[in-house]
Amino acid sequence: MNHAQLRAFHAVAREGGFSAAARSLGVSQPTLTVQVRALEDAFRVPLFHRRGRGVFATRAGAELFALTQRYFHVEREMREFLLAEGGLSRGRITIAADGPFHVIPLIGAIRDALPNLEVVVTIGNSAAVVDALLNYEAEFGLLSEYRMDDRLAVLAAMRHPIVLMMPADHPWAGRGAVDIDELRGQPMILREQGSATRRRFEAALAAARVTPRVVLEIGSREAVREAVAAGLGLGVVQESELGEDARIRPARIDGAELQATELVVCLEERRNSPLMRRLAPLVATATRDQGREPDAQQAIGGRRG
Amino acid sequence: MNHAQLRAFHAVAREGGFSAAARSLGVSQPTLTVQVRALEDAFRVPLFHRRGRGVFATRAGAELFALTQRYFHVEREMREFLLAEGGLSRGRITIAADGPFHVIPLIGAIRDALPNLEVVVTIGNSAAVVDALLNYEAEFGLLSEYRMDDRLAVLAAMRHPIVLMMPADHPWAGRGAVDIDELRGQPMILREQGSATRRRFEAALAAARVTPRVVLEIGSREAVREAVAAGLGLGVVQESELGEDARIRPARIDGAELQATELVVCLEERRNSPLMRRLAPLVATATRDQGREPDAQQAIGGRRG
DNA sequence: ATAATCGATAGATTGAATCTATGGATTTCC
DNA sequence: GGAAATCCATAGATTCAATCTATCGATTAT
Repeated sequence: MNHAQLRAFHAVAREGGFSAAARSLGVSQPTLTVQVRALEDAFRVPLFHRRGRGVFATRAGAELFALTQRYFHVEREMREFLLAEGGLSRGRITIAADGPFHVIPLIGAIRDALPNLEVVVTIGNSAAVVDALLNYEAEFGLLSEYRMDDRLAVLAAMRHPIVLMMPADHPWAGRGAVDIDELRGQPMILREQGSATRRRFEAALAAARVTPRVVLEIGSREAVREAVAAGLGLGVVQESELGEDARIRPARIDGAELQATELVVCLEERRNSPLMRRLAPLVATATRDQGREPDAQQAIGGRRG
Repeated sequence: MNHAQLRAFHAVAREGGFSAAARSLGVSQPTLTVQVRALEDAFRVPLFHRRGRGVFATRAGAELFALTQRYFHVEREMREFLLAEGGLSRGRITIAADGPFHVIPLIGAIRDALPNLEVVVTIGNSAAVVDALLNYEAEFGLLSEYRMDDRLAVLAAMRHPIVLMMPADHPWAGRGAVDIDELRGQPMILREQGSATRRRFEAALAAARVTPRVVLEIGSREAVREAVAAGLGLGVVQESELGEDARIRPARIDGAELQATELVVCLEERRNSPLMRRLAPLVATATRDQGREPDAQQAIGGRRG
């Protein structure tokens, strides 16, 4: 019974299979087969039922899993303690984000304050962010407020204005702002149901008693932008996701509270760890600079100028 | 931070020095120097103050030690769980005993029931037995009842009659039993103060209002036997420690409750572990055969025949 | 003063952890 | 029903890390 064997067993039990565990650990699948087999042979205790595709733990395996969870939990605590104790002068932290945009200033702030700390960012959808946190594969997560999970704790919130996208040749193209009432009857291009930006926008429309004319529903930010550029209609996007596209003109939307809230989160149980205590002020500073109530006109002008 | 480094740190913190820790772990001292140094360097956290001879933990080292204690505690739990789960078909258990005699039947019972289980026995004084249990170096301990410690739990008790030793040419040599009153005025050879056998014997003498004539006080079982064989006087010894010596004749001592109690113990916190649950019946059986109220005449005759 | 003990360092060695390549078995999908 | 995909097991090769021996300087005890 050694560390490699326990790690292999733990990952297989957690992931429900050897191949999935191998991907999770970043090792080859035969490694886990060999290690788990060695553990079972050493004590003559079967730990998994192998039935064709997939495996599941025996009773003994399930009981051992309860112990390995405690074991690796303490191991994480030690690693975090040492990392924080060493002033984060070296080591690695991982941030799981649901998009590439909002995470940039966070990375910048961490790198400025702790130049020798390696920062790894994984981009995925919101479910992947939650999974990464629950599996201890990431210390921090960036999530839309709508995807919040009870097992997570909020460290900071960034509010990003939602702006209108028009084609460059649109009659309103020169205006810095459009009133939400003006959108009545306008052809709109929206993202799929469930998009946080769309939910916010539809709520604002409903509050202003404006019924949109949805001409296209399409599954990604980039697709919305292309459709707007092609003149198919108007779109909405978070300001920070606007990008640099000469075919597109942005405009503030007046008469509505239109802000998407992105949360910086961590696992609830890790909220008070030494590591989080050390990094929380940093995160707060980074999000304060980025997420303050902005002057939309100035922000848009600044981005484009 | 890997397992070897944590093990090295833990041992050094526990033993209070690199050399002592190396002896405890059975590795060379440079191994620990290298591992602890690597751990300190990896996180830039000093863990020990080195001041000439001996070391002591820094604040960070003390906090980490609290974590490594939890860590290795869980590790022991897992090893015990797997060992017990595998029906003890293989593996190793260690018994720490305060003498070579009483442990023999225990080993025999374990080997009969679990032939593939490696049994390691360490012989030391009672303090060494307690230390071995507290440091998790042994699963079981054999102790005189007088050396019992609060942190230990009693699994079984073996009662061994105390018998008289006479030189082969002594007038009583043919007798199977001697009444305790007859010892009045007889020249006696006793072990040192604090010997469990001596304490029992003196209590029995006091109860019978017999004052012995102690002609020699000497520091070991073997020395007492040699002195008796040389005709210097009479001695007392636990029956099971009698040995085979043609120069010596034993006799039961009537008229007194003369039994030494040897305890089979384990660490209190491990009392309900799967391992102990599995081995407890074995220990009980072994000690019942060995430690029942014996017929002294028959027991002595059997041994000598 | 001298011997003993402690921890640090250097260089060599061995073994374990892991990899790639591949096979057999089962499930999924067309 | 058959083909493809996916899963776990096995064999052999490789690399890196854990450990050892030998030795040094420093400190403490005799």
